[in-house]
Amino acid sequence: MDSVTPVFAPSARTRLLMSASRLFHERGINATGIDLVVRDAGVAKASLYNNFASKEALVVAYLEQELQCWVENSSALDDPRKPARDRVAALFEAIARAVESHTFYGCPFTNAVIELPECAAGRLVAVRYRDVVRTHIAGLAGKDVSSTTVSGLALLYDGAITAAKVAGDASLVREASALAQKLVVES
Amino acid sequence: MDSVTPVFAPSARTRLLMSASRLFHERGINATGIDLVVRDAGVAKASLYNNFASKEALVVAYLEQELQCWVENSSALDDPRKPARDRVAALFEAIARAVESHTFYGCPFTNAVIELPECAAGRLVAVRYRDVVRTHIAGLAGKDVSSTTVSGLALLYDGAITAAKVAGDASLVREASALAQKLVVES
DNA sequence: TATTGATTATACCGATCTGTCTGGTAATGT
DNA sequence: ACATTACCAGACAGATCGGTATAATCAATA
Repeated sequence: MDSVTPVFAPSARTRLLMSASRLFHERGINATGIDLVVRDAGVAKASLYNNFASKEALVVAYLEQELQCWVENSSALDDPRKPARDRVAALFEAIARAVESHTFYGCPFTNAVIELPECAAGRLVAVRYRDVVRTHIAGLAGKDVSSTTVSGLALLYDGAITAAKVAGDASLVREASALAQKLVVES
Repeated sequence: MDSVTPVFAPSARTRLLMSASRLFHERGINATGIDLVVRDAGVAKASLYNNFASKEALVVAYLEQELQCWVENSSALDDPRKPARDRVAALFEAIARAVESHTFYGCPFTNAVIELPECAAGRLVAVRYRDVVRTHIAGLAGKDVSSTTVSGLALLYDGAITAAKVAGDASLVREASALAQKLVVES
């Protein structure tokens, strides 16, 4: 048969994860019911529970994927040939642009920690995320910067995300960027 | 009659707000049902809806009260006779101590924005809160500091809160404090 | 061809949520 | 003495939630 084999035929699991990631991130985890995810993915409810033990398991998979995406995106927008100052600035500029295009929904991990109960498994992913961010920032800033400077950059990064989420303020994000750049240069 | 008139007989509304504030803050808004608030306050369900039009109205009242408490507490732990550096440090130290005593549950306003849908009325209170914080910080830092420095302090404050909430890390809060102090001194 | 496993659609279950309603009690004020 | 008001206790309604069960369909494979 010469019927075209679909080049892109994601499995039910993949489609579920794609829908869940978008919906959980944009609308929040608790505000996104299972039925909505299933409908959005164009998948049967049973397929969800064939691939994930529970909604919580889906949430954890979502967070794992977000962590992987953060690493990939952050690496993609990084140019190691540039000076540390520019590399740090690019990290903040990504937030500012997302705010301006109304596609910024906050940090998935911070949001999850706030939304989920204390015992939730997603917390562990959030803690890992913070470690990954710190390591990445340390890499951007160069190996001659102090631990205190890295902390300062990470704190400004968190602060910029909060300002972007709550106030939708891109200019404050850029102020954070400027301060971060100054921190790196003066270190 | 010489029966003792109760010195402290808070009304149903007051008891409701007290319970709601504690429960919403510690457990989150969505995770705290009406029934729990009512039971905790020792109040009838009808009394809740006699005093508040809906749960959302109770949430707004809760946020209004938290805003007032923030102003009072921040003023109480501020000593205007001290140098700006110490006054700023006290603001951060309050977070660090709350983390260490396991009584830190994050910023009620940031948490509310993350938990509630976009159209929620509580968002307006959160925006007002951010303005109040900025004004307060500007007052601590003194009138000769630049707007950029105030932004930096506010960003570090937000970052410290996120670090405290997600990672439960008091030492990172104190690093934020040290950086904030440096920002003020060098301004 | 027959079978197996994955997927679909949908009905259903129990729990929980917000909000309303009823009915009774105690205090207050005219 | 009576009306009003505030309050309590709990049942109830309607919706939504996470999760399960049933039954039909499709695809690949033995």
